[in-house]
Amino acid sequence: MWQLSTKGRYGTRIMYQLAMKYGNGPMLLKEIAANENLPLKYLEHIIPILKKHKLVISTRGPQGGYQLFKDPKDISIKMIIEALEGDIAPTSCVESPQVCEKNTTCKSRKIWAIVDEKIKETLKNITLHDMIEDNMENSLCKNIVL
Amino acid sequence: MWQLSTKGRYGTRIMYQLAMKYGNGPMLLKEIAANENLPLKYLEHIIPILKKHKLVISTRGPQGGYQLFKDPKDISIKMIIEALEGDIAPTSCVESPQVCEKNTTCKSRKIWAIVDEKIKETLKNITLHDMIEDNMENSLCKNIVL
DNA sequence: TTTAATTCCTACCATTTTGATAGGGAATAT
DNA sequence: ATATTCCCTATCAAAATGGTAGGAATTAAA
Repeated sequence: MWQLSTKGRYGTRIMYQLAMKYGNGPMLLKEIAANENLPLKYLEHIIPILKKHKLVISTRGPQGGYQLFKDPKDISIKMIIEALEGDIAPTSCVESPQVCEKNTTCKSRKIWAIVDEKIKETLKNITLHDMIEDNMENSLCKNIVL
Repeated sequence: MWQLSTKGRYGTRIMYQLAMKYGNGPMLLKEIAANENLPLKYLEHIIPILKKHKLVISTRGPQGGYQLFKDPKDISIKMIIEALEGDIAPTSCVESPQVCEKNTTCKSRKIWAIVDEKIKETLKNITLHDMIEDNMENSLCKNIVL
C-alpha cells in the first residue's frame, strides 16, 4: 500500500495539537503524546525535523515546551509533509529528471507529474487553521485552476 | 520520500508496453524487459499480480507471451496501481475506519481522505489509451466536479 | 515425438526503511 | 540547587524492498 510513514502522520498530529494551543505559550511534548496517544520517545525523533524546517520553536527547561513558529493560517499541510517525508512525489524522476535519461518523452513520468501536481495543490491549500476550523473542503476551492 | 514502489512503477511500464502492442498478439516479457531496460527476473514477480487482477492474460510455450486483458481505453492507471500497490490511500484509516476509534471526528483523517479522493480521481481518469495518445492532461477534464 | 521456447513457481537473500526504546547530557526557570 | 524539559546518540527488531537463482510445467513447432 502506498502510504505515508508515521513521520508524516504523527507529525501532522503534533502540529495540530500545537495549532490548537497557538498563542497560549509552550506545550509539553509529553502532553502532545498523551493527547494523541503516541509514544513520547518516538515523537522526540520527529519534532526536531519540524524545528529544523522552522515550523516549530522550542523552549528548554521548566515551563518550556514547543510552539508553532508562525500562525496556523500560514502553515500548510504541504509544508509539514514535505518537511517530514522529503520531497513528496510518486517517483523521484518527477523532481529530479536527471535520474532517468528518458525524462522528456517518458509517458509514465508525465502521469506521475500530473498526480504530483494534484497532491501538492491539495496539500498547499489546506492550512492548520482550516484543520482547526474544520474547513478543509472549502479551503480547496480557493485556488482552483481550470 | 513518499514514493511508489517499483511494483507500481515497473508495472505501469509493463502495461504501457502491452498497450502499444494491443491487438498484435502476445508480447514476450523478455522483450518488455529489454524495451524498458528492467530486470526480466524481477518483472516475473510483478506480472503475475497484473494477471491475477485480470489486467493481462498469458500464453505459455513458444509464440506465447502476454497481452492486455482488455482494450487500453478500458484500463485506467488507477486499476494498475491498485492492483500492484494495494488500496492506495495516504493512511490506512481512510479505507479502514475501524483501525482508529477517532475516525468520525479526526481532522487528520479528513485531510488524508481529501487527498485520497484527489489522487483516485486523477488516476481514474487516465487510461492506457490516453497514455499512448499522449492525451493525459485532456483526459483529466472529463470528470471535473465543482 | 522430441525440442526449444516460454510462462510459472518457490526459495533465498542483501540492503534499507520503519518504528521504535534507552540512557543520559544540556539548558534553564524557580 | 534542583527539577524540568528539550536534546543527542546509540541500538535494535521487524518488515519491506528489490532483487537473483533454479528449475518445473506447458505448448508450439520441427
